[in-house]
Amino acid sequence: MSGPGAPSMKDVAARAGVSLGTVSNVLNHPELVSERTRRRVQAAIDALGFVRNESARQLRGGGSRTVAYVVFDAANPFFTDVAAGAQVTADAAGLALFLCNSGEDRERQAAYLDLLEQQRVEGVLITPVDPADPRLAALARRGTPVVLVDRGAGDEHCSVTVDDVLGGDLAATHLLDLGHRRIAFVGGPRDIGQVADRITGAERAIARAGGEPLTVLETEKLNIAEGRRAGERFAGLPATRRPTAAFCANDLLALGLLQQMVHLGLRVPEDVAIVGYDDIEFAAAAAVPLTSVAQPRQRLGRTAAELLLAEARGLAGHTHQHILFAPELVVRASTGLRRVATTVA
Amino acid sequence: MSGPGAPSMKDVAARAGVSLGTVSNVLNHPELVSERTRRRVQAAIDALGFVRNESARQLRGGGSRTVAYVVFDAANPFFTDVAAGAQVTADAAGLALFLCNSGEDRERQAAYLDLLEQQRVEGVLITPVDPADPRLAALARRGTPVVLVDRGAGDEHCSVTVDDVLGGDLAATHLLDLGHRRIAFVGGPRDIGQVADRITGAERAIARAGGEPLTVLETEKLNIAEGRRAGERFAGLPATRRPTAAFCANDLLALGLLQQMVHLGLRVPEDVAIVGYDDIEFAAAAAVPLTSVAQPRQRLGRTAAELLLAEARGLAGHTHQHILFAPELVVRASTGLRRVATTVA
DNA sequence: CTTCTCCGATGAAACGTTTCAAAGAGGTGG
DNA sequence: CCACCTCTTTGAAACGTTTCATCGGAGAAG
Repeated sequence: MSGPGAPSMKDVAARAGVSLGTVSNVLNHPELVSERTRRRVQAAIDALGFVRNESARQLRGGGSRTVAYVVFDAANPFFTDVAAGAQVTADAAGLALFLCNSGEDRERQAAYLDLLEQQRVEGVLITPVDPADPRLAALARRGTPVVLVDRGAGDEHCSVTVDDVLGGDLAATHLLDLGHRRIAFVGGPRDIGQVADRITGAERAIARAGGEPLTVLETEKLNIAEGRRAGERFAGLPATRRPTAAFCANDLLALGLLQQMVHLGLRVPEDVAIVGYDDIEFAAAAAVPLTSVAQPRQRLGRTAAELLLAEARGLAGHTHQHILFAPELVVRASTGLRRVATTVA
Repeated sequence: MSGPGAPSMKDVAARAGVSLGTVSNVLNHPELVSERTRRRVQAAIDALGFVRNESARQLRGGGSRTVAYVVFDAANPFFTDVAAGAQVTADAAGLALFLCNSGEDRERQAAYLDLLEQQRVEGVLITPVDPADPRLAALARRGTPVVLVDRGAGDEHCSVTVDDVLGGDLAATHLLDLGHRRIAFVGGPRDIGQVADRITGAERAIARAGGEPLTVLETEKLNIAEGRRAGERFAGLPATRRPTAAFCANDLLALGLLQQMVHLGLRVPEDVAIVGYDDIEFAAAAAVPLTSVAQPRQRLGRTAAELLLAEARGLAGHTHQHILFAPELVVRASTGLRRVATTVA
């Protein structure tokens, strides 16, 4: 019935012997309706299985009471944790949160954004494939609040990010402190902001400490399978040039890399130290518990949703904010103890 | 502008100097419109930043071109993998897929279902907290196609499931074959169907092989943290009664349990063998690679979405189908080699 | 008995689309 | 010059709500 023949308020009104307006009042302003009438109408609603048509309601002027979070990779627990944070805020505000998975695909992201705009959602949280996509700015300009999550922004929207350059620095500094001089970076594509920034941070630390230039093993995506592939390439490097440590753009890559190292008989951390990024829950449960750069995931989501609400409600007077959190290094077994300096070629 | 003052087709028509109907035709039946007019209208659309109002469109009669998957726990990679499968089918059909996370919370699930029905989505995929929830049957009866994923169903909807009793049997049989006689089950709450079925399967195997009755360590949720807690309880059991193996209701629990075992100095698989369920990607990357009962996750999602489409399109003539897949045991290090029979008390 | 108030219920307008019958324009053939 | 087509464009109706000005009736106050 929710299909073609779904009962409408008109049907309810007819059955209850009242006018359309009264049915509406029962639904939206029950205090204006007499007890007797309200019961009759309610009975009709139940009998017919009436379900309010949200399209009509929204058309007439109600908001959509809906928010969406467009993520980069729903299979990455980092994003579902961020989403859980956003959910808390949305719940409290009485908004429903829809998760949309762009899967690192620009087209799909574009399709989602178009649809969300057409549906007039209250706002969009997004960890974009490409934050410079003009579509995002256009969306915001036309009046849909957009908050970038985990990615910086221009003046077009608010953003909530974690300092990725600092994160890269922390990771590399840690490895350098342990005595590593030849370090690999695993991650890609390089034009993804997070990846670029983490490389920048790592290079900064290396420059400061005087290590060898970063060996970048670029990947096509940021998942476990790519980590395994990178592991093969890593192991294939001539022993004289092979780095003694790997800094991965996220924990999925690190876990894949780790798995492949074990598989190929390289010991972690003795032969290769590994640092991941995000500190997802699985990092601690890994074959060798993973040293990782932790981000305040839930907090990220919560804060982003708060900014979104502020913008959606602030209507006119609203200035975009950029909130920056600091990452923290969590040291575990995958980087082990200090290396003896002489083991470095 | 997408807010209050968003330009409508009327504005576009005025600016282009044509009628409303013509603008609509440009959008929906461009072949009916002369080249010259079409260009003028398109120019007006671009100039005004017009975005079609989906509510009005849908109200007038178009469908919503939207499908939702309500999951039990978005943080569990099992569900995001299922979702990825559903996404494939949805994409091919030109439908957008929204992910809704009920987080094992009945109220939130109910809120999502209400909203989705009001929005007149084309259909709902759901892994319900409680498949017997009358709300689900009501939803289907009122005309919104509902397909249960990973959970059985009455005659009210289609379903796509994996044989959980068989899965439990496979897991327990494996452990029994290895010589274990005292086996623990970790998982809960017990009124969740998957949990109950997996217990049933395990008990069936034990009865057949003549092991001791299953020791059930019931958990409140099915996540890593609960697995760790269960690990403490497990380790706290008097050595004489402590099981030599644990079968976990899912991989998250198994990973948490494993982590806690390692933490408390119990060796896996020597002191405790562990079997997980779902075979998520992280299972293979665990501290001790996890033996697990694999389910065809992507396939599950793809098939479910196909059934949903079939029902949504089949309109009248549609009979509900129940598709059952078989799980497969994947053996890894966490269960190790055959035990010497005499080590059992 | 009349006038005022107050409460509850009413009906029409409006939201932004899509569709469809009908009108207009321009050309062709008789 | 008229009748007839074809190709475009038009205008109105309809979708299901919410809102708001209005109306009727029942008491209360005068």
